[in-house]
Amino acid sequence: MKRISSNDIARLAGVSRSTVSRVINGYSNVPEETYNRVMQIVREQHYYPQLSGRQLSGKGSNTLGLFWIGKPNLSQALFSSNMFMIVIDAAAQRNYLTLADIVPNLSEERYANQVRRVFSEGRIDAGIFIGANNAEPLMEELPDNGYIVGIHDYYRENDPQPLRLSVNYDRSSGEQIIDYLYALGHRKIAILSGDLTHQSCLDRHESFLRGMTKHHLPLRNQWMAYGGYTEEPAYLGARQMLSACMDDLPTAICANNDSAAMGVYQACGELGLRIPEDISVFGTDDGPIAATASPPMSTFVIDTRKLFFSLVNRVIDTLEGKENVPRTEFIQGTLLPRASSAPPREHRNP
Amino acid sequence: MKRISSNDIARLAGVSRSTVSRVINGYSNVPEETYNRVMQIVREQHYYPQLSGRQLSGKGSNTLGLFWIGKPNLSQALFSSNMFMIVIDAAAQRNYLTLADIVPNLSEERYANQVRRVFSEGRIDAGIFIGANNAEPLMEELPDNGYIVGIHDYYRENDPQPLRLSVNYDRSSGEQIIDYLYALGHRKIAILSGDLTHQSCLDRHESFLRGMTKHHLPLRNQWMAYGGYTEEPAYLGARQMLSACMDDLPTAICANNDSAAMGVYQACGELGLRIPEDISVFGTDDGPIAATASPPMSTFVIDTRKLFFSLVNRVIDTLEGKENVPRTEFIQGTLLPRASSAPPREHRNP
DNA sequence: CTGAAAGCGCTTACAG
DNA sequence: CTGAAAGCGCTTACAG
Repeated sequence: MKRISSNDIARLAGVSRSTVSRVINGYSNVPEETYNRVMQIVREQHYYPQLSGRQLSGKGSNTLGLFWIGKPNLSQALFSSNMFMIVIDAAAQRNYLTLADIVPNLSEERYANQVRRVFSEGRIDAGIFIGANNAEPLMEELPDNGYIVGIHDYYRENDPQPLRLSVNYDRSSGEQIIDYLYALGHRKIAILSGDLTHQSCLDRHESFLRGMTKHHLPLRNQWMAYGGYTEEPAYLGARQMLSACMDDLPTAICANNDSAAMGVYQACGELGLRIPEDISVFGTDDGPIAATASPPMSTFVIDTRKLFFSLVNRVIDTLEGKENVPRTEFIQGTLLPRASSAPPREHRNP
Repeated sequence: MKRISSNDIARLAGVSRSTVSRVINGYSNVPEETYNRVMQIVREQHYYPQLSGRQLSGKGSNTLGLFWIGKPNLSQALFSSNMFMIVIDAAAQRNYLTLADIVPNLSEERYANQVRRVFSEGRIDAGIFIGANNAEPLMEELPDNGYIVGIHDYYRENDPQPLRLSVNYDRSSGEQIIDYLYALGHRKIAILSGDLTHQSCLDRHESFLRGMTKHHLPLRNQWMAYGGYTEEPAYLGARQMLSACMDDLPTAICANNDSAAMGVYQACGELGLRIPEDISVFGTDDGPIAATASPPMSTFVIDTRKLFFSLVNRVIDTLEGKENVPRTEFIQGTLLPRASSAPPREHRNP
């Protein structure tokens, strides 16, 4: 497979390689007649300059890295897969390709090196990170070495590093959910939190607490538990929490996200608790499983597409030298009650 | 961001660039002492050779292209997202990175060029295609130009082109499903077919027909319809088919895949048909929505992971010069009845 | 407006 | 065992 080179095009068009290059790169100092002659041959031959040559003479790769931090497991994959599609799509709309990489964790040196390598080899112009926790040293190192990173769900106050961008989730989701449940008549509300080293889990947790406090609702230890952010640990957390307080059950339970809420569904099913008759359940995210869950899940809608478009666009803006690009953005969401939430038993009409 | 080069490493180690290169590439003619000295500096400095330099001197990119042919829409995305993860994972296990690209269709020249470009620029060593139909000219052109392609769900008898590999779905799924429904007592079975330009849709369709014929079941036009392979067209197809024969309904309906079966669920819901009391429904694939559907969906399990690992591994084998790599593989699946199928009314105990 | 030449960072025959 | 040199395919000052 002998590839065609700029030399071949130059020969066919009767010009020098320099001119071919000028045409390809759309420089202004080429007469229209020459431009057309060269372009016609370029198109006929399906000629696209080798990236390696371009890069070696100083051009970028026009590629974004997409680093998925975590095991490629299914429950996450369900939600994540959309994220992949969306990032690829967002990048494509700015004429960037996406190099995807799954990295089990960043604390092991070999995996951190896997990421460093992709940057160092010059494969990408910037990297998007999904699943990095908020204290990840690599998220310091990379921008400090001059690499642009865009981090999903990562926050630091007044970040001085202009090469580190991020996108964050609505910080009022918990409060809005509690407000709603309170209005329905709920007073005994349980909270199943996620991994608090992730910014959104922390934000949601704090937001739930603010909501509870605002309405003077009791924050009881036995109604607060850890549920991770996938179905399995949430199921275990919910099951343990609920079975430990069967004599004084909460009337509603708020999970860190939809997958976790599915774990709650499962735990409730096993304990014979009907949703929403015996207990209301809330997720957060409005991921692909919420609407088709049985019963349909009350949740808080986050527009994942908007979220990643914000991140990708700001990363590319930075890459292309735009000034004063906002370091982060909080994507506002909206409450979406469905059948999994209802007034608690004592408030219902007989 | 000044990157470190092999020159820097050479200087620090007191050797020439040639030697650094030999060490990096693990050549045998380097004394252990030299090897260790150079490697230590390489590791200290987190040095990874620039890909563009390597490629220009003849090395590959160690990258697989992943082309998703189709709109990045959600219903497909649900199933596809896992495919992305799996391909990336399979490639990673062979030390390849994955460059992902979404291509709306291949019949428009500009989109075909988008694919040609990725190959021509030398970004990838081979391409994996998901969603290409069985008559796609680009699937001729690329291997004829020396590029290796691995195509999901694509088949041609005795393909002479060694650079074109594929992976296919179990061809007996339909027959197995009909066998099962027949054994339950069903005699009036409807079939909702997919887009027959896709190999698996055609195979499944034919397999259903074989099953029907084998058991001498009637193939009535009003019980056969087109349902595409996503939820929306399947819903429309099922709704139209069912509402046109309300006086003589089938007792079971087989969809081309799980998403399509979800469309059938929706149509049944709107027409007041209970699953499985009034009608049994079968999907195919055991994708992420089947188990959590309500009622849980009877389907035919295909191990998507196994499927893509087969494809990716054979593509990389071919790339690395292995001989007699099988051109295609049919991945066997297994029947998985769940609550959406049951004996038809007249066969049930009162 | 355009060509000849330098240079980007590698690898690899080649020579020793 | 190892270094100097050529060459891969581009782009871009530079000179004209």
